[in-house]
Amino acid sequence: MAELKSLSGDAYLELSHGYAAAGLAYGAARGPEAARGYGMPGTGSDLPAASAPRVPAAAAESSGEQSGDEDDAFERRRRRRGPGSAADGRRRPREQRSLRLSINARERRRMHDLNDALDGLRAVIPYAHSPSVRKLSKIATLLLAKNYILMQAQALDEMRRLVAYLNHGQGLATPVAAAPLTPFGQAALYPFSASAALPCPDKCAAFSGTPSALCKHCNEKP
DNA sequence: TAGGCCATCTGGTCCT
DNA sequence: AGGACCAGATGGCCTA
Repeated sequence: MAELKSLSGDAYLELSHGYAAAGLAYGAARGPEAARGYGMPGTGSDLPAASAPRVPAAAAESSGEQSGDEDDAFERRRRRRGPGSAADGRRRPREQRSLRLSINARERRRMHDLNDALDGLRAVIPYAHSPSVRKLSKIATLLLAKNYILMQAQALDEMRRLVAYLNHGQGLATPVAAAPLTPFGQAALYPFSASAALPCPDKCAAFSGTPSALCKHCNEKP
C-alpha cells in the first residue's frame, strides 16, 4: 500500500487503467499493491482481521459502554478544553454528563453506520477480498468506487454504440456529444465524452490504458 | 521512529 | 429541544 498512501485522485484514475484491459479486475497483479487490495475481485465481503474495531483506551474509558474510569477521562477532557459550552452551562453536571454520553453514543452509532456502508461498498467493487489482504482504506474505497463507476459507464456507452453500429451501420460515426448517455449529468467527468476531440485510439487509450477491443477504429489498420 | 489510518470525543451548526 | 452532520483534536495500532 506504499503507493496507495500517497495516491491523489489523479493517481487513482491512473490505477483505473487496469479495468479496461480484457475486463481484468482493478490493477490485477500490480505487485505490492495487489497484495494489499488491488488484485482480482474476491468472492465476498470477508474482511481481514485487521478490520476488527479498535477501541482507544481514552475512548473506551468514556464511551458510555464501560463504567470504569469514565469520570476521570471526562474530567481530563473537560480540563483540557476549558469550560463547557453555553448549553453545558445551563445544565447540572450530572445531567450534562449523561447528555454528553448519549451524544457520544449517537455519534459512534452514526460512524459505525457509515463504516458499514463503506464495507458494503468494498464488497461490490472489484479488488481482492481475502484475509491475507489488507482492507481498502476509506479514501481508497471511495476513489476506487468512483473509477469503477466511470469504467462501467464507459463500457455501457461503448456497448450501446456498438449495438447502434450493428443495427444501423452508423452508430460509431455518431458524434459523441449527441450521444444520449452522459452519466449523472457530469459530462465533464465522463472520460469518453470529455475526450471526444481525440482520435479514437487515443481517446480509448486515454481512459482505459489500451485501445478498445470493441471499437472499430481502434482495430483499424493505419 | 515517522507517517498513515482509524475510532472516538467534542463543540458548533443546521434542520425538524 | 433534540437529532444529524461536520470538522478538529487526540491517541492507539500498524508498517516501512
